[in-house]
Amino acid sequence: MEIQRPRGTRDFLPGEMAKRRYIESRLREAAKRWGYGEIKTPTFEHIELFTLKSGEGILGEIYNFKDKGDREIALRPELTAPVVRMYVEELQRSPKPLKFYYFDNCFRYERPQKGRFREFFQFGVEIIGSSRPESDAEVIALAVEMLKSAGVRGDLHVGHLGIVRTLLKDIQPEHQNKIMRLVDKKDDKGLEQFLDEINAPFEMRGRLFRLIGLHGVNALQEARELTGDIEAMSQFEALLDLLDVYGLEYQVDLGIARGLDYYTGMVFEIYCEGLGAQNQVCGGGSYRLAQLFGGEDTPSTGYAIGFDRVMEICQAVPEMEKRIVVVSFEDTRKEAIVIAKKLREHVLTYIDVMGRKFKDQISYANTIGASHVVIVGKNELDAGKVALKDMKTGEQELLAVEEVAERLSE
RNA sequence: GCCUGGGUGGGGUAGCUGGUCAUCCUAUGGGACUGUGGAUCCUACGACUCGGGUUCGAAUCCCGACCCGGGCCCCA
Repeated sequence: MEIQRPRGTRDFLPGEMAKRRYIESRLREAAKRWGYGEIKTPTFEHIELFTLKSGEGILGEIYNFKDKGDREIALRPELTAPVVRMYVEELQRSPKPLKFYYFDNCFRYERPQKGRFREFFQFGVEIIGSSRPESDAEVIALAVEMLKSAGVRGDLHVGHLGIVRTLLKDIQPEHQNKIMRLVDKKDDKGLEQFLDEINAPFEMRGRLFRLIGLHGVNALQEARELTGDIEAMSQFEALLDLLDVYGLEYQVDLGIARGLDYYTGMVFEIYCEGLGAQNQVCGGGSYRLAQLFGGEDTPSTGYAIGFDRVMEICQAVPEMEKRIVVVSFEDTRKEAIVIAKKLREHVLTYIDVMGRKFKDQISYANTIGASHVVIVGKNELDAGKVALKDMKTGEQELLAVEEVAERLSE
């Protein structure tokens, strides 16, 4: 084997593709029914789009190159930034809210492991123009719905960055970010150490630790006691209230930080078993990126589903399409081609292209799991008919081509 | 970038305490079978991931690279 596919990439064979397309269509259907329109952005963008959003630090994980015009180009490592760029570039004046979905490949230069590849696929949704809990709730509900339609069950964790941020408001922004990162990692020791380092007020530290440790039915109430009457808390309460209306099961988790600095309010993640260390199949939240890309400040909410991870664990299986094989003899090959062409208007039809003998053609039909075989022989043609053989029962009857077509398109 | 386990025909394997044509199963192509399918038989095809080193001799031992699995970092 001389040339292999690059590391972290995959080939998808017909069997696998059938399954992927099936799951993809389930996700698409869900997004469409909820009123989201499909969009597509370029495979590559100016690299600033991603460094602006995520910092220079991500350069190490980006596939980038200089094009012949000396422009720094990056293969998209994710799709939220391109969508917002698209919005700022051509949709700022359109009626709100804007609801988009997308399904595309992304590229990251990372060490591959279970559920992680260098070329991977994200199915995402963004709603632009609303900062209300209604849109946050809708987005979360849609995420759950999509996974459900793909046959995946997961644990939904919901948090709100505004709450922890409010608690940290007297701390310098850089320190805040560092703290959020440690919180997200659930690295309590590291967090304590860092708070020591920056001499964080003792009283605040206690509240922070209690806040991020909250869970269970009383979490919300205790959170309110810890934070007092703040805007973020009210928003969060309204959101959870709506999630109940949607009938969702969730866990309050104020320790979610999503690793990034641009999320502003609600954040959520969905975890699944059976994926090893990469157990997050979906993540998202509300954010404000439009301004960063030169547009007006616009609230948005969205998420991305790790499509490859869904494929890894999903239960849904497409049913195999019915297929038939037209078999013929040396002296009826041409007639058979014409008949196959007609039958293809109604059913998935194969015809021999290997110059095989009659018997081997039937054997092949058996190998590929054909439900029927249409026999085109001299005897049949003389009668103006063909023979339709049921591969399950072995029975066979003489029919006109039209009758066969009718029978098989059921 | 780091740690860890592993790479033998298309798939699955034996050999791996160095030494006959590298084993077996399966898949695939052709044939036995000139108008009827999962069987059988024959035949063809096809592998030691790559590069160095040790040795008279390496699939086997050593080193490196590449790739795969799992984990760490990261996870937009």
